[in-house]
Amino acid sequence: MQVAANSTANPIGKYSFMKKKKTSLKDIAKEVGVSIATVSYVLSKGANSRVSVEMSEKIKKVAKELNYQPNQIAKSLKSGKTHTIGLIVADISNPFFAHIARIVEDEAAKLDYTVIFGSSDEKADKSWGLIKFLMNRQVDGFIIVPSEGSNDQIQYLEDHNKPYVLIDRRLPERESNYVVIDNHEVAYQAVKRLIDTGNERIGMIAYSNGLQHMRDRVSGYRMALQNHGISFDNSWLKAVNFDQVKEGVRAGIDDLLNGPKPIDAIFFATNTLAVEGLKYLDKLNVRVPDDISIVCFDQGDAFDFYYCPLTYVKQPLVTMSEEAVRILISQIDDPSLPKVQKSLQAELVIGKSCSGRLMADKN
Amino acid sequence: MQVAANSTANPIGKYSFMKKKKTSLKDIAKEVGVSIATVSYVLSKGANSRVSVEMSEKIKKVAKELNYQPNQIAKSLKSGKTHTIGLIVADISNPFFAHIARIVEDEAAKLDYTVIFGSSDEKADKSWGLIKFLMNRQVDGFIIVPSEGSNDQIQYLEDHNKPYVLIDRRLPERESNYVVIDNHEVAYQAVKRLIDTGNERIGMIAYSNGLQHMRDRVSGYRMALQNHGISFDNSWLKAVNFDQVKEGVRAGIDDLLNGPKPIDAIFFATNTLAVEGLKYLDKLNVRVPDDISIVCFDQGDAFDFYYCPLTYVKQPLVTMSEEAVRILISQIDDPSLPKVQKSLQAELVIGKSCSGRLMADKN
DNA sequence: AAGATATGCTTAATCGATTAATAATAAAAA
DNA sequence: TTTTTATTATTAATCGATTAAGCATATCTT
Repeated sequence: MQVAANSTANPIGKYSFMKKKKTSLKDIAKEVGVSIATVSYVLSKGANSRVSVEMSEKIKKVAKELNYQPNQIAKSLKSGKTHTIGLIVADISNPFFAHIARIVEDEAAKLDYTVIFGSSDEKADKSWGLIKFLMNRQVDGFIIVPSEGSNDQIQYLEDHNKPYVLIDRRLPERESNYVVIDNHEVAYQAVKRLIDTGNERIGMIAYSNGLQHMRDRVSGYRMALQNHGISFDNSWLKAVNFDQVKEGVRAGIDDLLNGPKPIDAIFFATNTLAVEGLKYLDKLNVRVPDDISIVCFDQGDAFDFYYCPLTYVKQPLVTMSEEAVRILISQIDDPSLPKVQKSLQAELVIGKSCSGRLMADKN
Repeated sequence: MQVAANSTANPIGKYSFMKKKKTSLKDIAKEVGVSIATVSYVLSKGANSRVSVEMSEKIKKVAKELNYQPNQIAKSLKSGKTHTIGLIVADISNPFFAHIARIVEDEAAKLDYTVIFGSSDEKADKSWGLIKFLMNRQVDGFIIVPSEGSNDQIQYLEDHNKPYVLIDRRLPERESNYVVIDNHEVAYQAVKRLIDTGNERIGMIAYSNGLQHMRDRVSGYRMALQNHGISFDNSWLKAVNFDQVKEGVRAGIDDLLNGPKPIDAIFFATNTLAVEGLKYLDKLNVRVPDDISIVCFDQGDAFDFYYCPLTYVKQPLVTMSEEAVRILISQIDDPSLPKVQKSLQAELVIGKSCSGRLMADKN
C-alpha cells in the first residue's frame, strides 16, 4: 500500500482550497482498472480499436464522467508540436496590426492553432527577446512583422528549422516566406493620383528605417514623379524616426510648408504618420484639399471622421493575413515545401482629398 | 553502443533539411561526460552548487557553446506551471481591447509571463471554446472580458482552481477577482453634464445585453435624469444587439430623432456605438453640438478627427490592465490569497459636444 | 585508526501523454 | 491435436526537464 505516499502527493488533503484536480489518463485507467496505454489507445485513436468494444465504451464513459481533457503540454513534449504559432507585430495596439492579429487568430483557430503574440516596438532587441522566448515555448512557427536589423533573428530561425512567414515587410537579403503588397506599384499609383489631380510639388512623409517596404513606397513615389516629368527635390522627402513620430511629422510638415516654394500635396507612408500629420495640419488650419492634397496609407475608424474623405491605399489585410497563416501551417506540416513569396496588389481608394491647382478630384 | 538507435532517433541523417536540433541537457551531459542531473543542478541552481567549481564552469561553458535554451514545455510538464496567461477579450481588433491587450502584454512580460489571447466575439460558446483550449494548454491563469452567459465557464475555472481576473466587466452573481470602473458613477456624471449644459430630452444608446457594466451605465443615466427632475421616457433608451450594431444604432437614432418630440442629446454607452452613431448623424446632416449634444464612452484616434471635440468618458486603461495582471499573478503565486475587487474611477473629459438650448458648453 | 561529516556526482522517479514491442488468451486452420 | 493467426491488453521506453535519495571518496574528529 502506498497510502502515505499518496496522501502526501495528493494536494487535496493538504490544501483545502484545492477542489478538483485535472483528470489524467492515469485516473481513468485506475477507475476502469486497465493500463494507461489502453486508455490512451481508446481516447486518441478513436475507432482504430485494438481494444474491445465493451472496454472501449467503458473507458469513454468514464472519461466523460471525469471530464477528461488531455494535457496538451504532455502531448507537446512527446510530439514536439505545440500547435501554437508566435505572432510578432510592431505594436498590437496599432489598429493596423490589431486587425492583422484578429485575422491571424481566426484563421489559426480554424486550423486548430493557438496564437501567442508579442509587440516588438520596431526594436530588434525586443524582437530577439520575443523570438527566444517563444522558441523556448516551442511554438511551431512564426508570423513576423520584421523590424530593422532583425536579420540575425531570422537566420536563427532558419538555423533551427523553425518555419516562419514574414508579413507586411520582407527582408530582401534572404529568401524567406513572405506575404506583402506591391508597395512600389501602389505608391506609384498614389502619387500618380496626386499628379493627375493637378499637384506638382509633392512631399512624402515616411519612416527613416531601411526596411524594404518603406524603400519601395519611396521608390514608387520617386518613379511617379520622374515618369511625369517632375524632378524630385530632396527636401520633399521627410524621414521620421519611429521613436519620435509626433515631433518628426510636425518638423517635416513645417519644413514642407514653410520653404520658399511650399508643396501642394503630401503622401503619407503609413497610417500612423497620416494620423499625426492630419492632426497637425488641422492645428495649422491647413485645409484638405483646398490648401493641400493628401494621399495616405491604410484606412481606419480614424479617417472615417475626417472632414474630407481621404484618398488612401487599401491593403488586402484579410488575404494577407490568411495567406500567411496558411503558408506557415503548410510548412509546419511539411518543412520540405519550397518557400512561398506573395506580393499582393493593394487598391487605391479614391476620396476627395486630392485636388491641385489644375483640376478638382474627379470623384 | 547505441549507434544504430541513435542514428535512427537523430533526424539529421534522415532529413537533410534539418540542420540544427535544439540542444538539451542530455547533449551537454554527453559532451561534458557527466549525468544529466549534474548539468541540471548547475544550470538551474546557479551558485547553490553541490557541484565542484571546475565542473560547474565546464558545464556552463559547454552550455553556452551549444547555445542551450531550456525547453519550457518540459519544465512546464514537471512544474505544472507554464508562465503563460490567457487573455480573452471580445475582439482584439477593437482598439479598446487592443489597447488593453498591449498593456497586459507589457506588464506580463515584466513579470516574465507570456500572453495567449483570443476573441470571444461576445459569444458565450466561443468563450467556452477558448477557455477549454487554453486550459488544456495549461495556462496559469486568465484575464477575461466576460460575455453574457459565461457564468458556467467561470464556475469551471473556479472548480479547477484556475486563477482568473475579470476586466472591464464583472459578474455580480459571483465573487470573483475583478477590475472595472465605477460605471454607474461616471455615467451619472456624463448625463449630468448633458443636463447642466441645457439638455432635457436625453437619449441613450446601449447594448442589449444584461451585463452589469451596461446595467450600471444605464442606471447612472436614469438616476441622473431622476435627480434632476427629468422623468425618464422609455423610448429614450435604445438597446442595440451585438450582432447588428450598424443597423441597431441607425434604427435607434432614427427613432430618437423622428418621434413627436425629438431628443436633444445622446449618450453613447461604448466607443463602437459612438463611432457608428456619429457616422450616421453625419450622414443625416445632424450637427454636433448645434443640432444635438453628445457624450460618449472611451476615446480613440477616431474621435480625434471628429469635427467637434467630444465630451467623453476616459477609462483608466493602463491602471486597469496593469492591476489585472498583478492581481492575477499574485494569485497564481499564492492561490490562497483572498479575492480582489477593484472599481476604479473614470474621468469625464470635457469637450465641446454638449450645448443645449439653455446654455453653451462652459469650456 | 575508527567513526562521523562533507563533498561531488549518479540513479531513478516523476510530470502526462504516445507507441513499439510483447505477452496472454482465444479462435481458426492444419 | 498441434500450429497458426487474431484479438486484446500490458510493459516499457520516450519526450526534456527536476529533484529526492543514494553512493563513493575525501576530509575531519577525537
